[in-house]
Amino acid sequence: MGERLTSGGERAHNTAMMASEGKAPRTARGAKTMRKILDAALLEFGERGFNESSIVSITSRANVALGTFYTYFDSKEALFAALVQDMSGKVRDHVAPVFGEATDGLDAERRALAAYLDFVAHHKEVYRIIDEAEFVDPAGFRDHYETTASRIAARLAQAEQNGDVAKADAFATEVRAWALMGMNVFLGLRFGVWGKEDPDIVAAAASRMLHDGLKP
Amino acid sequence: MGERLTSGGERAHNTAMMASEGKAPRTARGAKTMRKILDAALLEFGERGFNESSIVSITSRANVALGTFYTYFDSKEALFAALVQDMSGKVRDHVAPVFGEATDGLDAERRALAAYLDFVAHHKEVYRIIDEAEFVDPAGFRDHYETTASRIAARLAQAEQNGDVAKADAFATEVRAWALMGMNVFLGLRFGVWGKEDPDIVAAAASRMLHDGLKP
DNA sequence: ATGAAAGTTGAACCGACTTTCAACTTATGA
DNA sequence: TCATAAGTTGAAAGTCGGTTCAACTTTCAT
Repeated sequence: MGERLTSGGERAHNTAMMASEGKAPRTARGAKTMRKILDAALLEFGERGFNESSIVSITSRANVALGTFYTYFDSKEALFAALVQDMSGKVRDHVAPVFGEATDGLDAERRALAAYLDFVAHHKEVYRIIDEAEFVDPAGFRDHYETTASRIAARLAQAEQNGDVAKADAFATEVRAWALMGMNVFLGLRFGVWGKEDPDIVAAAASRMLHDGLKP
Repeated sequence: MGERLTSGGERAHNTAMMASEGKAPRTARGAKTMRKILDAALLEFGERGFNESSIVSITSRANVALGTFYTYFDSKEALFAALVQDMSGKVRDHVAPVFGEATDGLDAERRALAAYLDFVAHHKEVYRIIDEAEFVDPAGFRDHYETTASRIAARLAQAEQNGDVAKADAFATEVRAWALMGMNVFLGLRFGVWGKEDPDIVAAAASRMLHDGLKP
């Protein structure tokens, strides 16, 4: 048999290693095959959406037999769910580095938005899959946004401590976080997925509004 | 035959009167049947989502025969598209009245958000259908949001004229409009669909942020 | 009254897709 | 070397739901 990949006991969100309960690949060969399926699925779901996508087409793109699919995933839905976790991580990983370069709390959010806009412009499939998760994998969808909102709220709370942003109670901070996130997502749709404006310009405009407010 | 309903020449978005090309009901009896199907579809799609919904189930809820469906709609997708237009109008109609009561441009947006939060809390199906349109009826989805964004942008531009909000060029105004809209939608998801917080409290917190900005 | 347009019915057709499975291949630990 | 676990294969089963259609009913203008 192939070499052991893990010593067992991996976390539920150990992405590509735990697609469906008890179906984790046990050799490097299996892991590679599973990765091929995941990659093909990203393309297929991104292009056609969940409904129009078929397992036949996905396995065909991945150059594996139809039956192989069920070695790693319980169902089409389980595959999608695995992909959602995977993509949620990809977005996070693409945005995370900017926080190191930020001069203050608000600058951090501006950079995060710019990075996000850049990411969705180059990965419309990812945007689409996360959005479609609302219907195909509601738990994964909710998890993604609640986690993201928590991170934003934590950053805002820290920035409040630092005196970078105006003080607010926990509730107002949560409202701010969801407002920021929604703003980012919709600017991503309009100026990343549909349009192709310079991320920095858009982020600058949004950031200015956020910094100074709308009052004259 | 039944009495004539229209003199012809209605617009494409004359909702329930023009579901699929050449399938408009020609009598009051037909209009009623079509309405029953639309109402049943709202429930069905809202509960189960597009994929899990079936025409059999929809016509069954509506108490009409399966075949009747095809008298008014070309397909399941066409039904969904008709519903999207219908719902887009419902949201607009529910929010519109608040603008009369607003004291200024920013107050108008605060009231609009509160009204929207209240609406989605009581009509989760509508929220869900518009979201799912991204995949089932992309054109309708885009139309809904571009129209909504244009309305917001127009209000902002007017408020700028009135000196209620800070001046901005056309591009920044569009960014602001999409940012506002995204904020509203996500606050609707978090505090209307998932949670049940008082719309006025949430809208007040968001409005404060929007008015004064985040700077200390 | 009557005929023709409008509307209604539901069984049956049809194609498509997910999922299963038993045979086969590959890789490796002992 | 060879026994064994892991992985792969693809034909076929089984299911399901959208769509069609020809017969039937209702309504109303004349």
